[in-house]
Amino acid sequence: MIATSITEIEPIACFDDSARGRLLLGAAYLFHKQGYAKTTVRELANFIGIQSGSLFHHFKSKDDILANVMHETIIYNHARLLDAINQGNHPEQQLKNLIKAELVSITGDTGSAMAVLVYEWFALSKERQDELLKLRNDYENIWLNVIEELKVLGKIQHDAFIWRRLLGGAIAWTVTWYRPDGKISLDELTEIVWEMVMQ
Amino acid sequence: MIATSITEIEPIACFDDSARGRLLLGAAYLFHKQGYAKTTVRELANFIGIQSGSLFHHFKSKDDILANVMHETIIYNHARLLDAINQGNHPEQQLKNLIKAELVSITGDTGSAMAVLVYEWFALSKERQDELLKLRNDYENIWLNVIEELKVLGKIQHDAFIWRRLLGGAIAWTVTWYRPDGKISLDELTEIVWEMVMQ
Amino acid sequence: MIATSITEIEPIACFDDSARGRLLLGAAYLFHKQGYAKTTVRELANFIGIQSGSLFHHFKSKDDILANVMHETIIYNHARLLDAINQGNHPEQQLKNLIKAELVSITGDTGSAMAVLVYEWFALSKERQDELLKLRNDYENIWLNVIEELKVLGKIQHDAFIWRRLLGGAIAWTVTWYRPDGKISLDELTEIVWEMVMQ
Amino acid sequence: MIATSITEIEPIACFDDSARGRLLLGAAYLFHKQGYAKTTVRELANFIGIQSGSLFHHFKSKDDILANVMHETIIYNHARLLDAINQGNHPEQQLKNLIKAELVSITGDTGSAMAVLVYEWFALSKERQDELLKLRNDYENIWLNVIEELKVLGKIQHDAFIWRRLLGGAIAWTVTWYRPDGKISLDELTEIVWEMVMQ
DNA sequence: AATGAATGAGCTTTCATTCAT
DNA sequence: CATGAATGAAAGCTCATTCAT
Repeated sequence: MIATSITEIEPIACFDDSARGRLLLGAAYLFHKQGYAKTTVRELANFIGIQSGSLFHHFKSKDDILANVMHETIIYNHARLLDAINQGNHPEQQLKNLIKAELVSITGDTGSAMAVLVYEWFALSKERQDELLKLRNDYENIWLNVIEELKVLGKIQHDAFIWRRLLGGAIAWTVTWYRPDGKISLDELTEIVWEMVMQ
Repeated sequence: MIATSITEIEPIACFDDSARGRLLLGAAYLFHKQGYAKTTVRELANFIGIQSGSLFHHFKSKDDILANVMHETIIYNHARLLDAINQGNHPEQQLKNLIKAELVSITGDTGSAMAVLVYEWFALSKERQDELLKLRNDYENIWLNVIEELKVLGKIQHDAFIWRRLLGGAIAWTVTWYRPDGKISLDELTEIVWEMVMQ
Repeated sequence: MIATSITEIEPIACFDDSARGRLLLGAAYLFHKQGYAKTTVRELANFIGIQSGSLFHHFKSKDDILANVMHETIIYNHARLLDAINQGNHPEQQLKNLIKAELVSITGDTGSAMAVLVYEWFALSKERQDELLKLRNDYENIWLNVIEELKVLGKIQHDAFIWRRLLGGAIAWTVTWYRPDGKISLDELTEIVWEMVMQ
Repeated sequence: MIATSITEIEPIACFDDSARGRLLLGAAYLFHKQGYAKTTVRELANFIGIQSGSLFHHFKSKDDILANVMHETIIYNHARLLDAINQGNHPEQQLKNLIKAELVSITGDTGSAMAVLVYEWFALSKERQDELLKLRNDYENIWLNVIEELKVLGKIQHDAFIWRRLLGGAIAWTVTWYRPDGKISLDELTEIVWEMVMQ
């Protein structure tokens, strides 16, 4: 059920094939499957095929590993959002693209890393949270800009911030139930979400 | 910022004033504020004003405490849902009541316990997860029954299960951002959610 | 040669027979015989017949154990100095009593603890050093007061501080060579030291 | 306060400007300032501007570095003692010269290395201790010969060995309090020590 | 029930040392 | 000779749990 070696799992685009990248890939996988607290550094080291001491050549603490998984994930998906708005010039189309992009983040290859970002946020030290919060704001601003435009066009009635939070929650929550190999495709899901919030 | 004694925090309706109830109340508070893994049993004991060894007269393990917090919370909020559907006989009204009820669960007194239920799910042992899953199903079925009725009435187009998951995510996510003492009231929020998904 | 259990070593008056006292006794012995850095907490625990984790019920860190060995030692020998000056009212007699008392501290039962105080001073954290420095000053002032009186009487020509440091060094150094069961008795050694510095 | 690079510290005469010499110089400095146990080989390597792996081309272990610092120091100061007795032919003058020479060792450029020799003696492996003990005996014999001559002349009453130990302690202890840039000069200190023990 | 000292397995992290390049 | 990633044994410390009182 659960993989025992990094060779058995799918690569994630935001982590390259370096020692560091493999480490983050394995960390994202294990932190997702078992939780950060239940994953020991020995287990992680063993999973990626190195000795536990070697972890600390790449990262200075377990917390540092978690922070880096999250950091790379935000950076990568930030770029994905930018792509999304660039592939459409009408705000309505851009919103649909954003929905699709975020669903891909959560249910595609970066899914485990995104789940870690959501579920293990409080496992992170306060200092690291503050650092990442800045990046998260940049990410959210992409959404808010598009939503504001839709408000101006009269397509959305409510406060942009609240509207985004509700939509974001619906999307984030898919991590708990959506399976890419299940009954509905990602495009269908995108369509459903879209129709639900834009009528 | 963070309370240091149980006397400083608000009671939660689903935990009575017995030793056991105070223990669960303190656990819900600390597990929410600091996470289950970061909360030690010593800390919890100290928080409610007993010695760490005494905890184990009430619960047989730390895992058991977590499971009980979750169990009481589900039971209590299950009852709240039943109230909600009983206070309206049209499915549309019932849905609105359910939305309000679940928002109250999450942003009201049981908020910390609900957050624990969501965020610490994977900290729970597999056996306990399975037990609670049955209760969760009962809870979800209340929602699904109402949604199915709305589908029959043509008010909702999509699959009931998916529709509930998306709505549930939007509501659950409020734990991360909604403050009862903030700009909008719970009734306003209920209205926004309702309009968002029912057009 | 080296003891393997606390039952094999002599008690030290400044550590009582409580769990805490036995722990400090064992620590003084091992820190002296092997050095603080080379003594592991496991070894210390094993030496006094408890589990390694139990150490941390009595002291919050290894550094804390070292600091307490030193603290108790200073307190105890401070009292010994006070006794010494009270058992003589002429400064010359008092000085001889102080020399004897300090030699007893270093070569008697508290010898290992005194050696730790001298040799492991830099193993102690800066904060703990500062705390103990205050106690050390009180201790030194007992000496300086007597020496100042001797200066007034014309028995000593040089600066009291420097004079004490040189004498203190000669006495402290006995830890490296004097054996109570060797050729000369402690009274004889006291006499030699006395004659050397007072002519 | 504490130097971060070998370029910031004074050279020591017994260590030349080769890679090996710089390494010993840095080791003497860091072992003195922080203690042997608290100084990591990485830190030492970094201090002298090489990589940690490169240390082991010059010395086969950390213990080996410590032993060599001590060895060179003893050899060098042994030569200094020989100089001292050669610059005076009356034993009384020779003794004064020896006192001055040893004070120079401890408070002059070789001070840190001498402090390491005293304070880190027990950090050294038993085998290395035994090797160095022979050199230390040669060193001590220079002192003892002069003292024996003074005894024959009736200038000293007590056992030569004990007398030397007490004097040696007084001198060694200066490492803990004497500052060359303080109130009294080394010549004055020499005079005080001399007068204290020779009346 | 309550206590709190003791347990002991297991955690994260350190660091001297090795070795392929 | 120099590098620096990798090693792996061992360190200090944590903490849920037990149990005699």
